Amino acid sequence: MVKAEAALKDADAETPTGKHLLIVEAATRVFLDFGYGAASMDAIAAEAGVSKQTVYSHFGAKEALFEAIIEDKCDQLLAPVFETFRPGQDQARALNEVARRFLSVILAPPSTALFRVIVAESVRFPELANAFYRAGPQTAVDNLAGYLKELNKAGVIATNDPVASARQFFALLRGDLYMRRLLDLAPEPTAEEVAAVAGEAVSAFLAIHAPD
Amino acid sequence: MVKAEAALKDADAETPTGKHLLIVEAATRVFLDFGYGAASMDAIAAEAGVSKQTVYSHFGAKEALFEAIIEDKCDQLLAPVFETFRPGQDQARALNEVARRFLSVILAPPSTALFRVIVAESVRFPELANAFYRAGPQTAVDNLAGYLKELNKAGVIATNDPVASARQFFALLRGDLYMRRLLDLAPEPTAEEVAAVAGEAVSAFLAIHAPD
DNA sequence: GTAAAACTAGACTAGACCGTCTAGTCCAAT
DNA sequence: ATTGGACTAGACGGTCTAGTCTAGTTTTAC
Repeated sequence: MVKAEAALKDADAETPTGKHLLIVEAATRVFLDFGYGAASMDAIAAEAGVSKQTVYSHFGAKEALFEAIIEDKCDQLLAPVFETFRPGQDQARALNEVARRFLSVILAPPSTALFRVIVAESVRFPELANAFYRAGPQTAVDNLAGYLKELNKAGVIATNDPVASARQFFALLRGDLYMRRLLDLAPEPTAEEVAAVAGEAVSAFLAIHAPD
Repeated sequence: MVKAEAALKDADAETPTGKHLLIVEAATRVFLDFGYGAASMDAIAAEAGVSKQTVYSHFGAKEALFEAIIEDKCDQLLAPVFETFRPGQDQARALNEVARRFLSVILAPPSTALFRVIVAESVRFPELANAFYRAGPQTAVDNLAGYLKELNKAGVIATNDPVASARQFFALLRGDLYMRRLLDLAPEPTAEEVAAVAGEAVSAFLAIHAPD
């Protein structure tokens, strides 16, 4: 029996004792809290409750650890925006649902922390910025554009460029509150505040793309 | 005769030989290029062609230098958006002019570099983030809101919350291109590209706020 | 039971950085 | 001429960091 031999040998998978996962979680916390430069490998090892050598056994260097953490977090954070998206009901309600879900994600502390770090290091780590853009904004736009195309065909909205319309939709959502969240000037909003911003953006979007 | 005695004694003014200005300019370049953490005082002194002690004579510490530089740059960069704004002509053209000017500023390398640094350090330097928000987004919104109020009165557009409308206007401008500029994934756009984005945003804004 | 692999704790190297200090130069004003 | 302030070049102390290494311990596989 081969057991979990392949998985154990895989450098990207957890070790039997789960140290790999511990390191990933600790590194995520430290990198997102302090940024790349101010995060020390000693702090990450201590946070993980693991010796520094173990960190270096799993990830060869600080840069590699950072890239692994960030790429991981991109996929993990942006995934729930469109999962279980069933545009079966009323179309205006569906758009509202997407808007609220998107806002809840991008205004939450993990997202703002991630975005701050990626923007700060986008020049030093171009592939990371690219990975974020693809996993985040681009995926969101692509998914919404597909839905908008259907709405257009159904005559609910009018657009001759669903991708541009989707980008506009998300731009409307990244308004003043988002800016203040990025600058750490506003606390995480309540569900009601999120709903209010989402509602305004959706009605503006529908006004722009009214048929006829 | 007192000559320029007062000016010379003023710690914030240039010294007779202009070293102060040299340091400010060098520090701006280094901080915006490398970020707060990665910018070294030795590098700034070398870039200014000045000894390190001179830097410390003019600005007591790295933090003080950073704060002085950033606050300076905020006012300096965001000022030209609304200067010589004469909404005398055709209203749609005036909005277009504001949009193009705003985009040209926020998409240019100095602005993206400044924004990256401020966002990255917003937790460590909250007053700086606040100063940026007031000098940038808030000033822009306030100015535009005043103009929108007039347009509303004149019946050109319809809005019952000029401030919210102004925020929406700028949100429409900070679209996909802005995101890609922040992430350093797109080069500085040409005047034509800027005009295209501005035009789309303005017509969307007018569609949202059409009278009747 | 044993051997290999993973892990720990911490010392260690090599170097970067902040901020201070020293020794000496230059120059304007008295 | 000399005094005082601004400046320079560079050494320096103390701290911090990435990454390596060693020696000993625990875990796992068979």
